[in-house]
Amino acid sequence: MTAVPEPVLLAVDLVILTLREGRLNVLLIERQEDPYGGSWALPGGFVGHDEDIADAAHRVLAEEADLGSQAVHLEQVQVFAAPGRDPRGRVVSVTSMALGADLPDPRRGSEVADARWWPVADHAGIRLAFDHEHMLEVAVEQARTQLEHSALALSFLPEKFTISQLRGVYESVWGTMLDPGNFHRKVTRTTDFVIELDEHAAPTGGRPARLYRAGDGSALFPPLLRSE
Amino acid sequence: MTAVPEPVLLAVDLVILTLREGRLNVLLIERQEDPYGGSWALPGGFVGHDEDIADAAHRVLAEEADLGSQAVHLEQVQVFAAPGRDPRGRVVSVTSMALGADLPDPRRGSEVADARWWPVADHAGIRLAFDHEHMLEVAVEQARTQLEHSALALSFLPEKFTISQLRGVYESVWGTMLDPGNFHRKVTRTTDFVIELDEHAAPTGGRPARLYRAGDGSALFPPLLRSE
DNA sequence: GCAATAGTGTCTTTAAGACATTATCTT
DNA sequence: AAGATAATGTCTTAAAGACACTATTGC
Repeated sequence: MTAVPEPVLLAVDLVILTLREGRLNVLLIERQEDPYGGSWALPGGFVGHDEDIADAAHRVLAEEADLGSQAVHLEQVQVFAAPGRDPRGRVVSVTSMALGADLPDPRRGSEVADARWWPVADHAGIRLAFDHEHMLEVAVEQARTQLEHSALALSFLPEKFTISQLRGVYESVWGTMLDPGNFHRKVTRTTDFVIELDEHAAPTGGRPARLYRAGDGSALFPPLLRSE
Repeated sequence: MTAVPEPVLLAVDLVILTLREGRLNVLLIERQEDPYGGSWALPGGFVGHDEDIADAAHRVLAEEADLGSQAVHLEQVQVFAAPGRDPRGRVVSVTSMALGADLPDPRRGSEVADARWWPVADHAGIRLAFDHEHMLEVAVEQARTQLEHSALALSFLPEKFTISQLRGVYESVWGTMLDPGNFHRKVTRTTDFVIELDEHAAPTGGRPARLYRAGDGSALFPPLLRSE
């Protein structure tokens, strides 16, 4: 009863997330060729010879999203392998998420009709190609959960940041407002999450905020629960 | 610069976990054929035509671990796709974990020299084929983390269970001892985690324990943190 | 009775959340 | 001074952890 090994094509599809004007955005491309020509989709590509998943993801970042030189945090989300998910044949996709600070507007890549950032909240109306809507949903939910238990939020910020900026990450990704005072206390008391610097950011209409950098911890204790 | 799509063989490798005599055990098979003939490995197999990942995983459960009829909880862990991870060529593996209550001893499956349960704690000494040691490590860590935030522990238990049995799951998987009284209070106050029944288990040398069944909740609030 | 396990209560400490207060900047 | 944002303090409530105590069985 052993299954005959059937060769499949292996792809990576990327949920590239960044914050723009205080809102969580995802990078989508407009497909030029069929299947789904003219539809919006996640950037993706096939995994090439001698490439690991991360290698292929970085290549797709450069080729389709023009983000080759940007620092991004890359993380596997889930494999989508349902037979029939791609009309061209058996294509199995490893969905990964790529998070970065203030990522720039993409230039049009090769094989791509258009590429732009879309606010994730607005996205409800847009239909995506293949099973990419499901991928986006799973990836965003994974990001929301990881914010509670890991230092993932720092991937959305530059090397030096203020507590307000960090709070902005949580508010944007979770879609909720948090109490500034309580958030400040929680974050600075969580062990190894952020490290205080002897610098301050330029004031933005009030008292200048102290700058922090990432601490050593990747798991947060106590966690920052999404309940306030 | 687009990569040429290179067909790969897609496999599933299973980290099958159960509790035996209060210890977390993993099912390993002894490989009969090369590569790694004679070595212990995770049960696995290729994903066949028209099979999704879960379909293939269930088939492997039946064929290699003789667990076709057992109720198991199946969950993706991670994709391993490093070039060269399999000497036979490009094989990409989706590691999944399968959790079940009191799984029976496996009979020898086809293509398998031997199959048996190994305590995860003892496993330090055993060398596994391919990158299966890494897979096991990642899967067990995922299980440990999920116990904190989800109702995953119930997958290790039969439909009706006592709070002591549930505590045994946490103790076995985490490898720590928990205070019986505090654990009882925490679990019964976590919303929608367990539901009290009007039945009691047969006494095991003390006051008979009330039986519970799984509640509707999949996420635990508040979570059961691994800190005691 | 005793031993064993189940379950509850009490106390202390920690952390969350609501909200007031102080600090430091720009205009 | 007014307005804005940053940061700290205070108070209440919830939950964790240590540990004593009660409850219900078998022997």
